[in-house]
Amino acid sequence: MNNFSLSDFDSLPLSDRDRLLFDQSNTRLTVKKKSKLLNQGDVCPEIYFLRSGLVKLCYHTLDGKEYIKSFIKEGGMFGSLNSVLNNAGSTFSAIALEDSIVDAVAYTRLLNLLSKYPQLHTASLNFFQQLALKKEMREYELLCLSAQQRYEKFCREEAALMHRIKQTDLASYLGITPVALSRMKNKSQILI
Amino acid sequence: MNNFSLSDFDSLPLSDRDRLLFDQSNTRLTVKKKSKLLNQGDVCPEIYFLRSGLVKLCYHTLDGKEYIKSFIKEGGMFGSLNSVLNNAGSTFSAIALEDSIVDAVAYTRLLNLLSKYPQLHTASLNFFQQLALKKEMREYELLCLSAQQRYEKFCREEAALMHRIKQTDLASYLGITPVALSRMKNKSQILI
DNA sequence: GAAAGTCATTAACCGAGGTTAACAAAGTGA
DNA sequence: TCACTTTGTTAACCTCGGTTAATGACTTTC
Repeated sequence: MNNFSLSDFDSLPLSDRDRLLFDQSNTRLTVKKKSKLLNQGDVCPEIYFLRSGLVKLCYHTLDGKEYIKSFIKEGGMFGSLNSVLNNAGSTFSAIALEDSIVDAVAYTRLLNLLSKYPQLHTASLNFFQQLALKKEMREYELLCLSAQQRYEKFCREEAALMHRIKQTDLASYLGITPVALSRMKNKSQILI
Repeated sequence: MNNFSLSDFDSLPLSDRDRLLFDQSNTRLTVKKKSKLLNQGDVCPEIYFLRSGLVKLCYHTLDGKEYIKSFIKEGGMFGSLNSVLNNAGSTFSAIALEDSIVDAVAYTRLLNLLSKYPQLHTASLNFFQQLALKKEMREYELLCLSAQQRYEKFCREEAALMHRIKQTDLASYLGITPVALSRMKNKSQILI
């Protein structure tokens, strides 16, 4: 997720005019912890680049449950594929878990640049490839691993995130309840 | 998955030399039901276009269990992202569920064409976008829906596939055991 | 610093799905 | 055709995780 960012654009030899347009079309937002950046159901044609902070992307079901798709750390980016590609409502919400700074860029703006600067093609192709790869990994975990195994994997691979995330949110990411996670931690070898 | 195929190449104004190269680098395989097209763990730098038949993509775990990632119908394509992008072993196997005809093309061949024919860039970008979108949908199902709900969704959306797929394979796709699926069918309103 | 909210833990109970096994039905092959 | 394998069904039992609720430790907020 981190190998395509605004810095790809920063390093581009844009014309002065394009540079100006791009910088202008770039909105920097400062958001408070708990505030919503993106609301499930809304059409949101923007791509967000997270400068600092932490954001969760989550589904909300009719019966009020929340399932976390993924966590976005500083340096990461996100946006609603369904909005951007199909002009439809976002399938998920984005909520800040910490006070955060994000840059929002309209996807059409990116597309404009894409058509003008062929160098970007590789970057965007690369981005979607990596996105597909990442999603494939998540699919694998959800399909093949037990909750316990997913927990242990997360502890290993995202150790740095552990202390920034509420147990409730971790449980929701793993697809279990906070109660189940609490029970599991006791039985597990890997603690905290 | 079906909006990018060899026909994208067929309709391209390739030079005679490129056309020849492309057609030559294109291997048509006829495979028997149950045979393996792609072996989990092997590095496989090819993309497969399924002309006819049915293929399952599946993970095999150490304890001998099989989990089905997805089914590929005629017209669909598949390949190991992990091989093609990272030059690493495939995370899954591909096994024919029916006698099938597939065309195999080396990914490097596609990349060559990509660099020569900018029109293909849009097609390949589009392909990876749709792949990401499809994976996102599957992620949603696995994270948010119960086995019962996934079963009913599959019945609705893939009705045509139902009679071509063994119940064991469907169960494996849903992430449950055949026994559980058999039980579920009884309680469910939607039969067969 | 008291009141109100938020989180993690624990216990009791329940249900969905896993496991094993036995059996029936349907393919498959010499 | 007759054995053999592969599939689907059903039952008995068990485990994991969901649900609810009570409790205590924290933060916030005024």
